[in-house]
Amino acid sequence: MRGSMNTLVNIMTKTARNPDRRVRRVSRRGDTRQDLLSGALKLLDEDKSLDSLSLRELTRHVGIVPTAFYRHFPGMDELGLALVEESFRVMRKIFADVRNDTGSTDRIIAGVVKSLVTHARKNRLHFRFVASERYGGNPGVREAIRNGMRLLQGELALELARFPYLKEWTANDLQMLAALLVNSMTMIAEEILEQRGLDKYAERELMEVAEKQLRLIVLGIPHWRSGATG
Amino acid sequence: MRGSMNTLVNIMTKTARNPDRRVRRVSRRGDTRQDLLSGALKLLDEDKSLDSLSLRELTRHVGIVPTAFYRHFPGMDELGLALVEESFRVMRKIFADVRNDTGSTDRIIAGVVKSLVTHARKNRLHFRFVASERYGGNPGVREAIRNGMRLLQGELALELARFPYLKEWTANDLQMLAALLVNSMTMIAEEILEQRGLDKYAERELMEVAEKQLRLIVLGIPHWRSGATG
DNA sequence: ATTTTATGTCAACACATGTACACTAAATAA
DNA sequence: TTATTTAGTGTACATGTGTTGACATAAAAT
Repeated sequence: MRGSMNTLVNIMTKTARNPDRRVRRVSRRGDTRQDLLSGALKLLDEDKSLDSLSLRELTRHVGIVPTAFYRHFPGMDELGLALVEESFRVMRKIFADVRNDTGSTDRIIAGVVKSLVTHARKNRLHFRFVASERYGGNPGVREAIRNGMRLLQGELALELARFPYLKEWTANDLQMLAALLVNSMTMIAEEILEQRGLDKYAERELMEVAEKQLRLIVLGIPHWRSGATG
Repeated sequence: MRGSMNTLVNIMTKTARNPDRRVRRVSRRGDTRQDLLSGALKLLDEDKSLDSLSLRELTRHVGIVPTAFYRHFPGMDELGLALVEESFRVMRKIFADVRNDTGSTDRIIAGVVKSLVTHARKNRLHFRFVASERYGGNPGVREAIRNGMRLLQGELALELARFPYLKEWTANDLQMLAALLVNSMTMIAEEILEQRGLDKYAERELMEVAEKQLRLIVLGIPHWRSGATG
């Protein structure tokens, strides 16, 4: 019932409008949503936090008009949640390399740290976003990040269960270990990404400290429980 | 506009009697500067980050007119730095209890965790501020926090040097250990403070995980280096 | 070919923000 | 006492903000 009427209106307005002030619209084929996400990440990397990033600034940076934002997200909060999801989708790949790594404990640890650094540098913006919003302003985003971390931790716990020394550990203790490792690795990543200028020497030093820390933690594993009451 | 004689007398008496003495003046309506700092902490605890907290909102909350803010700080950035300083002045007291603690390793660890939780709860706002701004928006604040953490870490390293097993550790390794412990404790504190509703059971559980993690780290200490090359 | 949907534009709004300027009153120094 | 410094108030303004509503058009569906 509205078909013919719409047609009529369309034709009328089309013919009525003056064509000399035509605005050429660039075809965006649906990648604007991704542009918004990426643009936000980039802006957040500079010196802003999520709730100080304005909708207008973001759309300005992306190259669309403010109101067009609402075609893709109900508001900035939802953009934040989408960013969290995207970030963790990226981060879950960190442990993929670890799975296939074999050899001495030290080799594995070195591999983990290297993989961590590589992934962190490759997905710098996502890592930085999670780091800065983890305890930052937006409560919803905070909780989403907390959930994501719990997920990572659970996956690592599953991986850990395959190691000889950890075979007989309780699920609780495995989670505890995984949490400790995830936290440490998080700190390492944040530390490394904080350095804007990529001083290779300083980075190598940070990595060595990281390896030492992980090694120290692992050193305690064989003596867990048995020496815990000393 | 006044007579040059008065100015001359002023200068003469000042230079003659107390050129360097700082005069303390009591503000008219209480310590507004402190009110600004405390008010900012309180507002930041809710759901904001430093750079999304507006000068007007803060002054509104404190009960002064916006422009009066500039009587106390050149801008919000400087307020942020003052907050960092105040926060770390408070946090430095955490390890004070630890110093006097003696007994088994487990006792000490339990004491540390309890002290940490107690201090964190007591100075909730300061801890939350540091947590959320550590990797947050403002670069200056971020760097100030980084420095503060390094300071804490150094102090802990000094304390650690007194323990038997650590006597012969290198300074570097002690710093590494201190960093690992400070990071872990930071995570613990943030985890606990994140819980708004003070569920005593959940808190106890978090504390036990924390104790386990610290114990695991400590377990590795006697085997450091000796088992590191495996 | 025609209609629909997705995605963009423009104009307007009511309001918040940082800060400059001029002024005032209280506390302190002289 | 008087003068000066400190810390507050009120006005004003240019600029930035989120969001509504009406309209436009490219691409996809019919």
